[in-house]
Amino acid sequence: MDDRKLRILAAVVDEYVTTGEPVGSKTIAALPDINVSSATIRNDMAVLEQLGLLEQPHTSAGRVPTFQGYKLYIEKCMPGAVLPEDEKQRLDSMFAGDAALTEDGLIQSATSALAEITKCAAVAVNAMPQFSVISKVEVIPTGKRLYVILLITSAGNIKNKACRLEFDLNDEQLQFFTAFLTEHLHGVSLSDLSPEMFDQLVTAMGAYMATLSPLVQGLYELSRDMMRQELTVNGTRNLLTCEELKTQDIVEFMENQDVIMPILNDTFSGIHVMFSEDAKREHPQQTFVIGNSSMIVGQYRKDGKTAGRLGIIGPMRLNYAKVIPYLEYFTEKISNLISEKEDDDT
Amino acid sequence: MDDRKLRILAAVVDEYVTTGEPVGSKTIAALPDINVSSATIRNDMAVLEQLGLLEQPHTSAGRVPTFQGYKLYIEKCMPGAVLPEDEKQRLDSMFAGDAALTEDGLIQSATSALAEITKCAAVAVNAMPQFSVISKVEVIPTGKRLYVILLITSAGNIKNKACRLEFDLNDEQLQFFTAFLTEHLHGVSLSDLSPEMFDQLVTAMGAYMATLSPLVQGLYELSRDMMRQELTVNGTRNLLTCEELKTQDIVEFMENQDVIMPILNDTFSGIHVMFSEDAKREHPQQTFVIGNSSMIVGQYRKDGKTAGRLGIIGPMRLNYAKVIPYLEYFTEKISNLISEKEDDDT
DNA sequence: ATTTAGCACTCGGAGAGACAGAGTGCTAGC
DNA sequence: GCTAGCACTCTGTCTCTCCGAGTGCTAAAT
Repeated sequence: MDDRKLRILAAVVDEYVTTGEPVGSKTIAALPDINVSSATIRNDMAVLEQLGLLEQPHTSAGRVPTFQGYKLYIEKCMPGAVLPEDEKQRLDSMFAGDAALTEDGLIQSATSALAEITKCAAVAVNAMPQFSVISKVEVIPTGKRLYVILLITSAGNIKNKACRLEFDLNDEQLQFFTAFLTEHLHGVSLSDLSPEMFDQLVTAMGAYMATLSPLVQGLYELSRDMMRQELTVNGTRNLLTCEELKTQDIVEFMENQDVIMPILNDTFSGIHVMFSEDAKREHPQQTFVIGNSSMIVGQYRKDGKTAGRLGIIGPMRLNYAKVIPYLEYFTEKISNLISEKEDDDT
Repeated sequence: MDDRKLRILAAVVDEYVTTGEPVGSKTIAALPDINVSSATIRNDMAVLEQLGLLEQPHTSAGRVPTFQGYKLYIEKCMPGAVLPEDEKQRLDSMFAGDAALTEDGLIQSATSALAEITKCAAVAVNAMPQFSVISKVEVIPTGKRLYVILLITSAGNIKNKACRLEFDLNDEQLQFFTAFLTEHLHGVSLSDLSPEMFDQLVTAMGAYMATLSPLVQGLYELSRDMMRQELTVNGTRNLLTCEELKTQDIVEFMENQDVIMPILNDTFSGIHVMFSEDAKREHPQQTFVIGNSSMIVGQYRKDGKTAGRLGIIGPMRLNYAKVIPYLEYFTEKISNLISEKEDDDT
């Protein structure tokens, strides 16, 4: 694979990404940094096609990169751009204010900004919420026989759930129950909460239990709910304007976003680009992927450990050189902000 | 407007709604309850066209109802169907469980069920949250200098917000502050919370205020947040499969759903059908409506007073006779469930 | 006074054929 | 090993024609 062929591949990708039209040998010959004739380029392109890096929609059309072509491009030819300083500042300003206080807020800001900038869908999952620890449990009466359970974890997640009891509790009972829960659950990690553990709680409580079991049940469901990885998707609508993606596929994805979870969780470190072809091969059990799409995934970290993933879903024909630096910057930014918060805590 | 013409109009609407094709005189003549020849029908159709109730896409095509045609149909000709008993039971079962405990849950269940059944988008707004009353204020420490404010209203709404302080509070300060807030805010209606009121709080507190102002500020923002009418939209994706709606319009709507708020709030009682033509005329300041769409809106009530609105957005070519009974049933159901909850409370 | 049968007319959509243009592969020469 | 030139291929577009569905009108029938 000689250098000129790589340059031609890069030129085809760059050109195709911006115009969306198959690119011919003449177009490439006209580029300033290519100093050979169109005929030479035609020969090289024929070789690149043999190698499975380019393809022709039909005999008399120009060439289009295959997903393997994109892969090689990203690996070998892509200019490793860094965001200009003023752009970084613009992005930083998006994270000012309240949003930066919680991981949820950060994820929301980051995905919506990414979606906006890249005109793609942006996705995020938080990893391993099961290792966070209960920092507060509270039961709050909100109406006749109606109670809200409030659960807060060390990671700053807050969830609540409404429960209806058979009988009403008086203040004393409520205080006793709250104290009881706090005593037994404070500092316990979510992953340690099991039905067995709740059974123990029930026996420990004894007499009260007849009336309070819906609350304990609700608490358990709430903890399950908090343990679930949360998928955030933003800007799916942007995909509707790409002609190379089928509307049908996008709608199906909207209806069933969870299918991408296993694919997202697949990446281990660094930025990883995956095409729908890869996804189909590596996740054959997955009934569905958006055809002609690509997914770029990075990790954000908390104190050095992967704490979640941030990614972009777009058409395969995507300006990777532009998009990847943004994704890198955002993952870095989130990592810093959530680790900083942790520092404050200790 | 003689009876036969109405029957023909109804036939055109029914036929067009199911097939999506312009309907010709022969098709109608073949219907069992029409006993005149196609020529007669042609004459009548020409009259209906003169009246602006039907139109022809082009000279040699069949007729299609205009929005005025639909209007007359809904008003005069539509069979007033009632849902069969077993269907009602199926819907009722959707409202079992936790969802029925909060108004939010009900709205979520109802809109997603409506969207599913009608294959349209379902929307809801709650009305007048500003008249609900604060039933609980709590400040909960969740990290170093990091606090969560929790606000619960009599209507059962729960919201929280994270705040960062300059300094940390000790337990005593926290208790004092919480007690202070409860004393001054418990039972106060959201609409009475004004910046002035918070100014008074600030002066009443005196010394503490330097450190606590972010919390008071956060509380104010939280109350504003709770007062906002909340728009719930479900199933917008269903609209993408209607060819008569422009994808462009739908995407624009997804990006800016709030535009329908004033239109929703327009209806006063009963079921109301509004077409995009109407909306354009009556809300000229509104920059955008989905072309060729219709919106059907009903109210749900709490103890007799309108407590919110539930609606369907779909193409103008919609099976109104099927959809409207569902909407009626859901508004009735929600009214009963939230009023029942209220009964429990008192 | 309506209703019906018959007929000429209109228009859109599908299909066939022609044509221009872009791009290729190949060959022969530099 | 590169380039110029040329024949070839394929698509998209344009035009033309034809078919069929549906209408409006007129004259006859009820």
